[in-house]
Amino acid sequence: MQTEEKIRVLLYEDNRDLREGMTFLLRATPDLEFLGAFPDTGNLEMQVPGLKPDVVLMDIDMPGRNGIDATAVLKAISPKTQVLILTVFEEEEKIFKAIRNGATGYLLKRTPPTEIISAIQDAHQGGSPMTSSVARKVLSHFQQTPPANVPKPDYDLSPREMEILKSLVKGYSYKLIANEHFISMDTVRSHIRHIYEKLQVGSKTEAVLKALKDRLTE
Amino acid sequence: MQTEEKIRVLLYEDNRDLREGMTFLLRATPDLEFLGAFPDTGNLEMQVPGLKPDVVLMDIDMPGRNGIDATAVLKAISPKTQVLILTVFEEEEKIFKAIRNGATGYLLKRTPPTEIISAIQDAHQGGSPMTSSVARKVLSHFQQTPPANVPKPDYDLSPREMEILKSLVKGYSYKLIANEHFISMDTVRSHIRHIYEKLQVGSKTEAVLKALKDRLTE
DNA sequence: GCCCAAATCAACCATTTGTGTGATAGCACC
DNA sequence: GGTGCTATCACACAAATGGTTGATTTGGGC
Repeated sequence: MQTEEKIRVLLYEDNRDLREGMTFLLRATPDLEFLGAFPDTGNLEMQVPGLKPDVVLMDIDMPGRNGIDATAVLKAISPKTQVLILTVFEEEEKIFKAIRNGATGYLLKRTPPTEIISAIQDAHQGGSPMTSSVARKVLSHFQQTPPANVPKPDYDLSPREMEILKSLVKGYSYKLIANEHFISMDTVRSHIRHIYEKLQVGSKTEAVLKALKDRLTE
Repeated sequence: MQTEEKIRVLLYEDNRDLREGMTFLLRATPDLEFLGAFPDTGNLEMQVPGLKPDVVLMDIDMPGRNGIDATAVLKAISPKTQVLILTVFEEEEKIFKAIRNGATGYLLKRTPPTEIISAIQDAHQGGSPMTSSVARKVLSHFQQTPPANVPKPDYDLSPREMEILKSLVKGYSYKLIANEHFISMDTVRSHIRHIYEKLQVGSKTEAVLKALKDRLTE
C-alpha cells in the first residue's frame, strides 16, 4: 500500500515552535521527503511549482494571506497537490471555506504526531483524513442542504400554476410565458395572482425567491 | 471522556456469520450495552422505541427494506439515535443517500473490530466516524457542487452596485431599497440600470437569478 | 489641475406588472 | 343537478419597473 517514491511534504505554519516541532517530526519519518517549512504563504506561488509537493500541511491563521485563501491559490497552480488543513479551531465557517477551496483533509493540531503522519500518507493515497468531529460538521451541512426528511412546504399549487411558476423561475416575462403556454397574458396574470396568494408574496422576484428557497420547482 | 451510562447498541445485519461475530464483539465490550441483532429491519418501528438504542449499526443490503431507507425511518421515529452504516461497498450513491437520510457515520466492514468499537463511542459522543476514502467522496461532492474558484464570472460591479444587487436578491422593491440605503428611488434605478448593463439582463428577476446562479452575493 | 469612475438626483415616457372584478367552460364528486 | 375547483379570457386602473437623457458632486489617479 506504500508508493515507491517518498511523499514530498511542505509545511506552512507561522508559529515557530510548532513549525520546528513539525519539521523535526517530518524529517524523522523515513517515508516522507520533507521539502521545507515557511511561516507565511507570501511566496507560495514561487515555492510550490519548484518544490512540487505531494502534500501540503497548511495552517489557517498566518500573517499575510491566510491558509484558506492560500489553499485556493495553491490548488489553482497545482491541482494534484493535496492540502491538509492543520489548525487549532474547528469553526464551521472555516472548515467549509477550506473544503470548497480544495482542501482534502482537516486536522486539529492536537492530533498525535503519528496520526498526522498517517494522515499525510492517507491523503496522498486518495483519502481525506479528518477528525470525526469535523466530519460531523461536514455531514450535518449535507443533511440540512437537501432536507429530504423535512418535506418542502406544500402551497397546494395546481399543476398549471406549477408550470407558470417554473416559467417565472426561468426569468420570463408575462408575454413570454403567454407565448410559451399558448395562453393570453391575462390568463398568465390570473395564474400568477393565484400563485402570489398561495405563496403569500407580491412580486415576481419574491415568488421566484420563495420557489427557489423552498425547492418548489424541483 | 466516557459517559456514565453504557452505550446502548443495536445491530441490523442479514449475514448470519457477520451478525454473530459482531454480536460476540459487542457483548464482549464492557462500555457497551448490546441490545440485540436482527437480520432485517421489518420490525424496526417496533424494536427501536422499546430498546431505545443510542447507536445502531446498520447494514445496507438486507432482505426487505434496505439499510438506507431504514435509516430514514429510524431517524424519523428516534432522531437522537446515531446510525452507523456498516457495509462492504463504498458506492457514492449509497453513501450520499445514507447521509441525507441521517446516518452519522459510514464504516466499511473490513474495519478492524477495535476501530468499530471506537467508532461507536465516537458517534455517541458527537463525532462522525468514517473511513478517509469515504470522507474523500463526501468532500469531492462538496467541492464540485459549488465550484467557487473557477467559474465565478467577474462583472466588475462597483461596491455600491453590489449592495443594491444584494437588496434585489432579498426581493426588495425600488422603494424599499431606496429606504434601506437612504437614497432616492431615481438613484436606485440608476444603479440598477448599470447592474443590468453589466450583468446583461433586463429585469429584476433575471438579475436575481443571475446573481444567485453565479454566486455574486456571497 | 484635469480626467474619470462612482454615486447621487431628476424628469419624461413606455412597458410591465399587480389588483379588482367578472365571466365562461370543463370536469369531478356527491 | 348543484357545488367546487381549474383553466381560460377580458377590461380597467394603479403601481412598479425599465429606458433615455442629462446634471452634479466627490474622490482618486496621473
